[in-house]
Amino acid sequence: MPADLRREQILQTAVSLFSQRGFKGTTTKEIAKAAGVSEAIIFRHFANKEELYGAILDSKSCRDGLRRYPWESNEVLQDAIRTKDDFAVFYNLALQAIDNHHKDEAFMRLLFYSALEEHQLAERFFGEFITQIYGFIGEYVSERQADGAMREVNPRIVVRAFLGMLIHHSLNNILWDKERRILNISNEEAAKNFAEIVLRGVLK
Amino acid sequence: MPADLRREQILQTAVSLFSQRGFKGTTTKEIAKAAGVSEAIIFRHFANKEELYGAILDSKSCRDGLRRYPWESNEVLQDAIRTKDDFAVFYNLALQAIDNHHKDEAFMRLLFYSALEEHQLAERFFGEFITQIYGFIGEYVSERQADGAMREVNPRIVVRAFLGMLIHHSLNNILWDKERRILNISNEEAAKNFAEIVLRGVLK
DNA sequence: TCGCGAAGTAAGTGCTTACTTACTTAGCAA
DNA sequence: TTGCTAAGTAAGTAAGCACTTACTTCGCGA
Repeated sequence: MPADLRREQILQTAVSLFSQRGFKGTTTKEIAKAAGVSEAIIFRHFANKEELYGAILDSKSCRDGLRRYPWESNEVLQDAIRTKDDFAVFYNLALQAIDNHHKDEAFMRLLFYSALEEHQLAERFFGEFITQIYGFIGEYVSERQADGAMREVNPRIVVRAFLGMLIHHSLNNILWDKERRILNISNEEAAKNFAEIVLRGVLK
Repeated sequence: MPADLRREQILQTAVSLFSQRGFKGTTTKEIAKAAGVSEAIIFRHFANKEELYGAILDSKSCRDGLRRYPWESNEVLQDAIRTKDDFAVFYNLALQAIDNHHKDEAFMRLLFYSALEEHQLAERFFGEFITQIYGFIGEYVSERQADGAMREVNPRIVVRAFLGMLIHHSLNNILWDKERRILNISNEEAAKNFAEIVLRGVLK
């Protein structure tokens, strides 16, 4: 197998294992076995375990997750923003977020592990991505306040409340309530209800 | 030092270290050093590292956290429930939760670590404590819907939205935004705003 | 004063870990 | 065919890990 493909394959394997057991909990031996190679070739591609962990950040799949914001390449959402259809804006933001979390459980777990371990991975993600999200949604809320459509609340509190619902819901599904015993609803239903609650919460 | 005190001291030290670095990331040597004793005495008090981790659940400080529900020993809250003062109910629930999270950062981190590691600690906490919370707040919402005060939404979705705001806010403060760069508000302000948003979100 | 149990330790033990070395194989241009 | 390079491995090594052993110290009732 050519070097670049093998490198990518090891990275994917590492993401999967690190997300299940954390950095310290995953051994290079396990990664090698799961990737179907000897341990030595891992160290041919990455100087050490730490570098392997760090390389996840720069891997293609992860860059996509970091770079692509919810409002890009989503015409329904962009339309909703242009026409100031508040419900459509919040519904589509919510649905896209919950869908993504659902699709990328491994990446979510990885982010949480790295946040607890205070690793660069989490710091960069929240420094780049989350800050942008607060800026963007906060901006929309400000605009609607200026329009007189929404009451005067600190827009960032609105964003925190909204993201809180979404992320906490996904976290429940991924970590604590995998069997959906406490709450078993579709992503669409969740998005609709969260959008409704936050909107009624801030609309005049 | 007498055995029971030493045991408790080792436990406290372990909570602190496990919460910082996780189970796998903390060595018994480190715990011993932090507790100011030799490694051997840890194993006199606990059969192995796993048992030490498990014993945290049964430790006094943790039992308190598990057993004491927010509506117990909070007369203001009980009054609010009796008089159906919706804002006071949600405000006091929110404030108490955020205050507790703030006070017990180590325990919060420990819970997240153990949730990711799929340890009994997290399973028991969510099985016992969180289920009760959903039952209790959900019950209140149902009651207010029957009164005709709140609109018909799945009460558990309301609870999820509300808890989501609270837990996500605390998580932000503990993990990602320690310097409060994105949002810097007092616990009272947070509780007030979250209570307002969720209430306007569900009141008729 | 003695002896005994509880509290403590220094110095291991064997296993696992991240990482290395010295070697083999496969493909392919000259 | 030859020889070179990239892809791969088996078998290490030193350090670190959870956990043990064999021993010391201390307080206290008889």
